[in-house]
Amino acid sequence: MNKQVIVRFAPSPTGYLHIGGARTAIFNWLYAQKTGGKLVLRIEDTDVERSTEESIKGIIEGLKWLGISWDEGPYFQSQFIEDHKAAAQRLLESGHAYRCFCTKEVLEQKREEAYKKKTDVQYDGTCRKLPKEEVEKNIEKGLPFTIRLKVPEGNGAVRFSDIVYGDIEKKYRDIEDFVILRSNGQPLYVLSNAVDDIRDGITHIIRGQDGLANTPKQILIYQALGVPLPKFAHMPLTLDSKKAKISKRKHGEIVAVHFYREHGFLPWALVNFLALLGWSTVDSRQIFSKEELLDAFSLEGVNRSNSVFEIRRDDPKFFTDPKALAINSHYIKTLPLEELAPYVKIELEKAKIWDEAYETEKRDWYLQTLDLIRSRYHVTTDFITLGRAYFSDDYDLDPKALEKNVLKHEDLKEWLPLIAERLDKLDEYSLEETERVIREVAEELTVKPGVLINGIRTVVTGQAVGPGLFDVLMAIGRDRVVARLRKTPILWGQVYS
RNA sequence: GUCCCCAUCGUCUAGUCCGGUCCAGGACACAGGCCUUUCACGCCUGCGACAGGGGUUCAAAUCCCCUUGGGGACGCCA
Repeated sequence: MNKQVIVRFAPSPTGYLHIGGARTAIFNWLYAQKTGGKLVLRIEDTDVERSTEESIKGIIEGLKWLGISWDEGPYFQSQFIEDHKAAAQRLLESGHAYRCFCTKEVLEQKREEAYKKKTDVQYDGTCRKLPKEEVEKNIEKGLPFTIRLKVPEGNGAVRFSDIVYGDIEKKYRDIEDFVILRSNGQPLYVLSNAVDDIRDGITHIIRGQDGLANTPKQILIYQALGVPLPKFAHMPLTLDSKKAKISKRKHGEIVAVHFYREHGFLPWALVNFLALLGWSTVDSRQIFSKEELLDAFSLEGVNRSNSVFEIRRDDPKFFTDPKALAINSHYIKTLPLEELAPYVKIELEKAKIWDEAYETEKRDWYLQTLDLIRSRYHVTTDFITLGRAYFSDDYDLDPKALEKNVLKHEDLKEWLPLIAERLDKLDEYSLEETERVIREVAEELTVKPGVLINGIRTVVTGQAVGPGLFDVLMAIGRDRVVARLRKTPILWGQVYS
């Protein structure tokens, strides 16, 4: 019988959740869900200097927003420091580790020299060779010491098979005797992480490829502690357009999960996009519902080469990775309206133009209107910018549209109010009737219908582009349409004032 | 400098393990067309890649070697 899979997401709370971290969380979550296993959330907050309460909150909110649920935790690494210390003590007693009395300064100096001479920068093992008496003396003198793990000597190597990267081998002599406990008695990440993973019963460590390099060290710790190894699966990294690792420091908000939340992304669209960074199916499918993704996902489908997250920060058309946007807009135009509605509600509320009636007597109108305008939108915020005129009388007219479709035709100053009157008097305000009247007026005035149509669209919606005009007239409704058209002459006034 | 990893269209990728069906497939982006009162959507078409060089083989994107390029790790950070 196979043991239940237990994976973990272990972020350090030193900033917001970024897309790299989110992706790691997503892969862990997918694997847990897929295998009927558990996902443990563990906050690695042992770097007191940089860890913040706010960051912890942000990470948890980010995960929740994405829809990533965990089964255990959040645990906090800082609560288990005694465990880590005890483990170091045990390693010391079992002879798998030793005290190192070398001072920071000396080591720093040696490292610098090594860099200068362009040789290996490994710790030279000075204290490993220290005779027992010497050690005793130093302890008596109260000299501060760190604890280092004794890496086996000889021509052997640490070998393991990474689920993604395959067989990896790292020779013992390429691994230095690394520090596991600081001179102030505090444990280091390599130790804490391994000890926590052991305690939490982690069976699969799924993390970024940047963790690949210290996997041999952690394996050495597992072995020294005499516990069985978990399986490892390293994910390729996400780089920027210049091929540098994505980082909060370098890229700022554009790589933060909350940035996408604030810029009109649907959480599942982001998950879908992120899942495709480094993972794919043999048929290169792009769109996955949650069920489909769980069904299709496997660690074997993860590739080994790093992928580029194509930030288009200053591109007016994209502002971020075009593919991310394409996936988001795909969901905006295809999601069942009932599912889309709540996301648009959030935006309308933020803009203070939400009407409670959209959930009661105006619900049909609300859903129909979303359906009418959504094919042009890429982010949910478009509903309150480009689509604002459908929900509020307080909307701006796009200057370019105004110039091209209204101001250019001086006569519209009289024509549009005239149309307002005709629409107002209509017995039946319908798709057919409004179209009939407007075409009739065009004929009377001997102008092309397009001039009137485009003019009306611009005045009524503030946009040069949009759905078919008569649908627009229905969506906005007679009263608002008439009122807006009557005010047309003001537009000229505004220009000259 | 040392060690580890990677290498297919601009980007995400399929194909690589088990060589032939690949003069390399899909998606995004881009260009053009159809549709149309506008702009989208949708549909159609196009542009566009096996990093380079050596092997092995009847046959290589696929296997081997070298070069080049890229990334990551080398902390008493996590």
